[in-house]
Amino acid sequence: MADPSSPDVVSDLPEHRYDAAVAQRIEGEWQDRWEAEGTFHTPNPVGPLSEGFDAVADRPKQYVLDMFPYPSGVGLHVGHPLGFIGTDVYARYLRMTGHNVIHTMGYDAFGLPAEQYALQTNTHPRVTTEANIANMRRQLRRLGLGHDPRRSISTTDPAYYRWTQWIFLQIFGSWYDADAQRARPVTELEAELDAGTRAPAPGTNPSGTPWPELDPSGRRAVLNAHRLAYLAEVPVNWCPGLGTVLSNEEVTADGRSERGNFPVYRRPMKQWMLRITAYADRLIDDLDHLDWTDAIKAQQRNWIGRSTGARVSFATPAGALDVFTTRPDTLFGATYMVVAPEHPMVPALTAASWPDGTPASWTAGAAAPGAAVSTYVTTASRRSDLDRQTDTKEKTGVFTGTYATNPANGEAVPVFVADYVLMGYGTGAIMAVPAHDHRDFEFARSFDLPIVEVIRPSAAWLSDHGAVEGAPASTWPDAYVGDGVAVNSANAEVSLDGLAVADAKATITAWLEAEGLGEGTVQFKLRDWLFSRQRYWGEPFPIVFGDDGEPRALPESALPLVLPPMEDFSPKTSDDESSEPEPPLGRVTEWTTATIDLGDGEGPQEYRRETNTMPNWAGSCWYELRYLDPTNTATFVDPENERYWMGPREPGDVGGVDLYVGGVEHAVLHLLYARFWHKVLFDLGHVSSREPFRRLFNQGMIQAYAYRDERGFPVEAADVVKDGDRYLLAGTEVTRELGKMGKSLKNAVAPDEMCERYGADTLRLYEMFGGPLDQSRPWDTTAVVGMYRLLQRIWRLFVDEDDGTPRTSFDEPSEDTTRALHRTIDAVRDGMETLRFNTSIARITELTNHLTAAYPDGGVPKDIAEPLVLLLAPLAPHIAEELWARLGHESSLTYQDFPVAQEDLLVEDAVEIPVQVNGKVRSRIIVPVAADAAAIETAARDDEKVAALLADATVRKVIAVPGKMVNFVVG
RNA sequence: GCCCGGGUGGCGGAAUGGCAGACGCGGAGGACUCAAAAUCCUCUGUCCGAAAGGGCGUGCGGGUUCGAGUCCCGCCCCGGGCACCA
Repeated sequence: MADPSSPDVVSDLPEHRYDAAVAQRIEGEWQDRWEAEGTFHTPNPVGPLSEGFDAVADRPKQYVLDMFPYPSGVGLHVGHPLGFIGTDVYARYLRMTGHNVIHTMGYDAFGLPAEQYALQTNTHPRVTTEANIANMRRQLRRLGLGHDPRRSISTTDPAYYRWTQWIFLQIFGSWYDADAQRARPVTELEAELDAGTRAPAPGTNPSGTPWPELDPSGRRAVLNAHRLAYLAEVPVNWCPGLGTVLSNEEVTADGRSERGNFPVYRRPMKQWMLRITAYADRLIDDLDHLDWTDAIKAQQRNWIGRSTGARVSFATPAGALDVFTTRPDTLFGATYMVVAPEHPMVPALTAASWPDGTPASWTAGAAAPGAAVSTYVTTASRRSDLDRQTDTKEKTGVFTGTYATNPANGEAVPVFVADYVLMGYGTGAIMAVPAHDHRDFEFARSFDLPIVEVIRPSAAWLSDHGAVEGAPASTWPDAYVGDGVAVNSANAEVSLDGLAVADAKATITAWLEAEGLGEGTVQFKLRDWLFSRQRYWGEPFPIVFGDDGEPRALPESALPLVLPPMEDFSPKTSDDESSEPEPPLGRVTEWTTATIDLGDGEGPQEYRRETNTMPNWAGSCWYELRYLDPTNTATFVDPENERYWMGPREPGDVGGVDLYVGGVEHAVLHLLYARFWHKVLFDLGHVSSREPFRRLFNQGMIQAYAYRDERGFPVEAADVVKDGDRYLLAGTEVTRELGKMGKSLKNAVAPDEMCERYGADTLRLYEMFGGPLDQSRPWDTTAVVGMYRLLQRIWRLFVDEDDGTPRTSFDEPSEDTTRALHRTIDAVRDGMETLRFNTSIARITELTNHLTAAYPDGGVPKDIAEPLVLLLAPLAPHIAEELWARLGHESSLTYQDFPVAQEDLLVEDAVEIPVQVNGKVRSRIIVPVAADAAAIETAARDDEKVAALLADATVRKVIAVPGKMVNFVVG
């Protein structure tokens, strides 16, 4: 393709044609002017940014937000700004429809990617991060995005992370009051403990010493164990390849790090945890109030994984063995039990010798249970999580030699150790009901255990599975997990027989509770959030440790706790699973200890600093709040500003950002964490909104063709040429595939390149025209020219290409053209409201084509030209501003009223409608729009073609829909 | 296995249950030009036909309806998420 911006091609083109050079000149000029005039400055109700608020106070507000980017070293490719352009078009439309719109952009610059880039380039991350942000700002500015530049933040700025640390201290300073269903300050807990109105929560006071008798250190330990941010020795995801631990959300399904794809190992370590599990119910329940896609809601629900069931206690010689089950109704069918290899009761459950009659297959060939169990447990511990998850075909396990008692029917049931039961979920032990659980069925088959039917399968299931009605469950080909009526489920006190599953669950749970054998419970898959990282480039924790080893909060006056400069900030990575994490900050010896007065009455003391840093997610958990009040030094956001921009609209409303646009990849990471932080801030009274993001929209991904040579290596996509059906690189055929745009597939296209070849407005239109914003689509550089041509045609309607003089007129537009304009206005608005900008662009194209045909020699009336420019403005703002100025307007069109369609002009006098015979279109007739059913039927019968078709047929029925169609049913 | 999306021309995509394929790319032809580029105009789902016209067409099979891309039932395929979660 020819490069229209190259001089030898341009030479004999009309001087004033809209080409890349003209576009870039216009774009630069308008970007400068917007900046100089502060066009996109948005006033706040109060505080430093409140100037000008009175003028817009009566307008409705809108908060339009993008997921802010990582400032990566390679800069943006054209896939990145898809969502940014979408929100910009929408925000510009909202400004033109009378809204006070807040829209800005920040940078999520802490964390692994930034640190890894710094390591690669052997430069301090502060330096690379700032350079990358500057480059990205330049790239985004070039796209003409209407951001309020005063509100931009970077998470790495001490003025920003000062408040990240402050929020952490709020979390550290809180505990979850399960009765009140909300977080409360720990000071209130302490007061209640002192007053004796509350006892320490279970598990928070291991010594068992009553609160009044505890020494200060013991009391501190009890309080610390209640906090929403706490240190705990728990199995964590240790990633030696990155030299840090990771959260569950950062580990992929196959047990590797999401960043870098390094192996991850489960190991107990003492780390910071955030008690997100306290919010599990609310995080699920409040999804109902959010305008998010079902897909994202489903992913969050799935990740939180709420299961309702019962805890049931089985008596064993080693004491009570508790299990969690979602099917307490099948308790009578529990014919054996399984504990996870890591279960703490395994040693106690292991008998001294095999009971008489133990089948050989249960013993793994060992002479005694002790040998069999220890061999099995050792083997299981060596198997990686990956093995245990993928190897689901063959169930393994050994008998412990111990029998438990089924509390429902008093039967002795053998207890097995098997790795298909996971220590990390429920109690790490299960009651096995082989007749009604696929896994238990499989295990029972392997070990020849009894399979007892306690739910009667449906007849359909029996016949589908070739099972005979009334035959024993042991002859079934598989477990029956469906609904049905309970059978074989009665003892002297309770009978489930005849009850449906739901009723049986309720009945047996009530009985278990009455007998003290169990209780109804809710179980979650969600674990607490592992919050510390052994990396340099993150927020330092505002925490110090005293001699007792218990953490203490730094006073607010010590914030920000600035990240100390380091020459060598590299993490200690390893490929050794047994290596120990070593936070880089631990090497800054002059920083790790400090004498501080914590304001707790102890006076200045020497303390040891926490040397871990926060994960990169910390900064993104609250940035939407900081945009509201970015320069406030007294608080993280003034409550009045928060209430104005994000507060509930009516009682019961959850509040939040009006539109949040970003990629689907954050479904369970950022979006879950940010909701959690927001809810803590809500509980503590710092924000009025219960949820951060009222409406979420996931933009699609721009994919790109990638090409590989015969060895399978990607080749520079830009150098490949098409030859018929083949793709050639320097004459050699290469294969084509569609993939993610990026460096690794050598198929990235930079927005700068598109701006140079066509201008930013063309790029914006092309990105918006490809399809609905939520759809992924391939990038096709050759198709960009379509939008370029559109802008050239529009330009030509206004500007003489040869001498640059205006071409519009003051003529009265024809009725035809006026109607076309109003139909366009109506359709463009619809596309804007529904974020289907592709249809808006199509309608603008149609109007342009109409005007080109109607006014071939120029002279488009101003009454048409002006609305056309305004319709185009949100999509292609630079050319629209330029044409608006050339039409004689002095100020920016940013706050001009968006055109409104006149209803009466949308209705045509006459319409062409199809006439069908038996549902097939046979003719078309033109009828007055107001014609009733009888009139259009008559008109249809008068049509020649229709009359011929009806001539020798019997009309059985006529459907005539005024303004739509006529259908004759003949037969 | 379970849970979400999604299947419409060569491609991206349009269509409140009422004219399938708007708009754009690509392709074919033409105008302008010494020539080309750029620009503009015409055509472009598919099959039969010289044409007029007609048949067939929204992943597959049924159904509801005067009428289905759209609603219902059962499948197939593609993409994403979760996955021995009791």
